[in-house]
Amino acid sequence: MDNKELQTEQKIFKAAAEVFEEKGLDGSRMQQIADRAGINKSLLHYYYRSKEKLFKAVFSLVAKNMFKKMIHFFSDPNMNLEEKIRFFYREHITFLQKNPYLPAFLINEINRNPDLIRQLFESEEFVHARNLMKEQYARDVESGNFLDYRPIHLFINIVSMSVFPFAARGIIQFIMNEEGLDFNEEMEKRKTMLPQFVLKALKN
Amino acid sequence: MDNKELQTEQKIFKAAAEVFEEKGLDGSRMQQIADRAGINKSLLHYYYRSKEKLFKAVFSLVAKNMFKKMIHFFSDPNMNLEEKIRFFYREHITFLQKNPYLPAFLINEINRNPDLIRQLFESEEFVHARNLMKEQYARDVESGNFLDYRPIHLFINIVSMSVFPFAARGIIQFIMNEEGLDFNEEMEKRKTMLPQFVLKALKN
DNA sequence: GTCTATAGAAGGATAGAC
DNA sequence: GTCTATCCTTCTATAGAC
Repeated sequence: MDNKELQTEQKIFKAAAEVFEEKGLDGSRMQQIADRAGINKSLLHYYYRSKEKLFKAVFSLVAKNMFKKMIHFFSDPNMNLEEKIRFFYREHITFLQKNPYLPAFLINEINRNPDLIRQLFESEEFVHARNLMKEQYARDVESGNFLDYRPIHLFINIVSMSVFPFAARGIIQFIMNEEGLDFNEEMEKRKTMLPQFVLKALKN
Repeated sequence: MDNKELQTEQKIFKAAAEVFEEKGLDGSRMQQIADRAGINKSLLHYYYRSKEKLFKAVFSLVAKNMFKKMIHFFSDPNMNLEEKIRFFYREHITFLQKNPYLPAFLINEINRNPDLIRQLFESEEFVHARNLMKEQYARDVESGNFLDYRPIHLFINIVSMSVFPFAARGIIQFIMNEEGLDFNEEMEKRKTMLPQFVLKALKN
């Protein structure tokens, strides 16, 4: 496990992540990953044994990165829901701007192989964050601050509006270009527009 | 072009649509399509020449079906925006319940091959419907009925919340099952909840 | 129009030299 | 640890019989 080994293994991992995210499991070729890593095809097998194992290594790390951020500040007891919503959109859209292929990649691979999701969502942290959010929302409904849309639906609504335009980027970008709009600029605007939209819908 | 030919061609088309929607272009196999159609593999080539041609035939029809419905009543001059929003969610979610694989399929294939979208969105009808909606929204903003979120963002928000849970069904369904909820039941609820949510956000 | 058989290419994986 | 060469399987596509 000297320096060289780590370096090569990481080069492979990085190249694989890029290719898999862009082309998906089925559309990716070991040759292309090797090319992008600047090494030989058989080295992929030396380090990861098979395409499937390489894919799973990439998937689980990449997916964890995606959800880790969300969970972290959702669990923060010092922010109220309104602050969390503002914070979420700002942080999450910034993350998506840096990782534009991630949403479509995760959505797809999980749809095709539902087993992939289990390892992710069965963590303590995740269950904890979820329960905390549900309680917090219930209190705001109880006190009459917020309308009751049910936690699961509020969650879907909030996440949909930030993730969907990235997941369906091909379609959204095309429509925007026809209108003379720039995709990234518009996503920038959504960081402040979406909290307004959601909070207007929520407030009693 | 007798009856038998039409029948076989249609059987192939239907089988191809099912397989492509479920597995995507890269994940689909000509053998599997032939099996599902109950015919021989070489007949696929007899009718459609190549996998690519078969795919494009399926894609363009299936995609048109998806957008045709939307365009149709968006262009209706006898409904106000509020009615259109209610109508849209009821009709569109019903359509998605019958075609659960469609959103992820379209999103993906267009992301991978942006050329696919051009043929779709360059129709007269589409441009017409879009302009009509923009004018209608502008009038409602002008008269002080609705807040101004910009047409493109309002459009994205509305569509996101109905399409996303179907596109990301693998993830959403998993979370719902953990909560003891049934996916289809919850989508049923969204037909009435989403208009409420959006109109609450919109109304001045 | 439909089938069987097979060509031809490509991809994943392994053997073996260095 | 990294490379070249190659095996084996799978997939698209075509030839040719009926």
